[in-house]
Amino acid sequence: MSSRFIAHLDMDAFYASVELLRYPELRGRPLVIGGRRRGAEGAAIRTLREYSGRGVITTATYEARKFGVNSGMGLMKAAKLAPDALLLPADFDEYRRYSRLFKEAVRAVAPHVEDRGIDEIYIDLTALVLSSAAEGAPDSWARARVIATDIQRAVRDATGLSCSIGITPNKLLSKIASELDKPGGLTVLTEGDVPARIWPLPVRKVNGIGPKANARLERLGIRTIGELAKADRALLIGQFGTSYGAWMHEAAHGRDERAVVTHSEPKSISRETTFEDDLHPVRDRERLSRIFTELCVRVADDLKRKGYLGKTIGLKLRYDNFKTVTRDRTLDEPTGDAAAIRRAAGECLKRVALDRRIRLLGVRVGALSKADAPAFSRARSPAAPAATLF
DNA sequence: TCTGGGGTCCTAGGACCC
DNA sequence: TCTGGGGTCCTAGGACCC
Repeated sequence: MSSRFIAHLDMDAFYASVELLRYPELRGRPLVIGGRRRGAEGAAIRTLREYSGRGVITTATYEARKFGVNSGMGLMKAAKLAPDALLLPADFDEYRRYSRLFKEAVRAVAPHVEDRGIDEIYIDLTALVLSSAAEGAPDSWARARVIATDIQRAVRDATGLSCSIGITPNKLLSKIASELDKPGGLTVLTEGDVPARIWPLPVRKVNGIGPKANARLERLGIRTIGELAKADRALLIGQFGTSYGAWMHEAAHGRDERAVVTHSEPKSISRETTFEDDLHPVRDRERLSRIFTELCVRVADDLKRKGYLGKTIGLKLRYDNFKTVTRDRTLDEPTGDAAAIRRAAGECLKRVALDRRIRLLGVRVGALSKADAPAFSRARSPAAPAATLF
């Protein structure tokens, strides 16, 4: 494959930065987003010290990160590290609004965009770079840099927010590169930069190597991406399996052929909730039942709003010891009906042990099909009408 | 003081069919 | 009486990501 110009764009401390547009007076102070919205006093800005209850940090500003807090950390633990950091509950509707704004702004400059969630995207700049090179740009990597600067300006003009961009020949390297100079950075790497810029980094920086694989690699004496690249391929395959082991080795060498995918259909839609206090399956039966039904109604609303039906109904349950179990059941016909979802999920519930307190309850609908798809294309039911042209 | 909510992908065994 | 291989669907769990 001829060389590509792939960008990864990552919004800087996205949720917190959106909040700072609303509360500019908080700029420069350590700020953390997370936890539940409170009732009447919801608007009051509190410090971490005042918080009690379950919840994790979704975003911390760079000022807050200096105290050692970061996304994913429990709020009670974060409060020990940074008791005076300010805490705001997440406002996802607002973040989604800004997400649409920044993505529109990027697409106006470079249309080949892959969505990777609310605050990041991949962009294939190859066509843009090559067409401008024909106009006489001397160095295509320099031209890619110019386009990225245009994108950063467009995002700032549309939202007031900053982002970091990495540009390399593939998604894997760009994802790493965008992180190298945050916030507001622009990092361009070619294959030749891999030994100097990528190999010294910890393996955990590779998208796809998580905490489990990291710990196992560490036990093998492999800490950096360079050590992973030098590791015996057969050893990695023996340890991690043919597929994952071989992939790891390729990744460590900076090799990745995945395309930038501009459109994809959802595979499942779900709703789940963690209770403020663990609930007892018998004593809190009525409350659990009410929450259960509510989750089904919300999933049904989501399906309807997005225009999907689903055939596989799933239940998720997390016990007080954090052990999680799932059950699912595939129906004969896809449904979007809350009562039908509730019935199927209720059957799933009969197949799990209810012998300890419950921390989380969730409902999922998978095997999705478009709600407006003609019945005969998804149902093999003999009742489905035959297609007639006239 | 433990650990949110929304997803995707992979693996692996068993059923069932040809 | 013992022995096939391939393909697809279903289910459960787990790793990982944002």
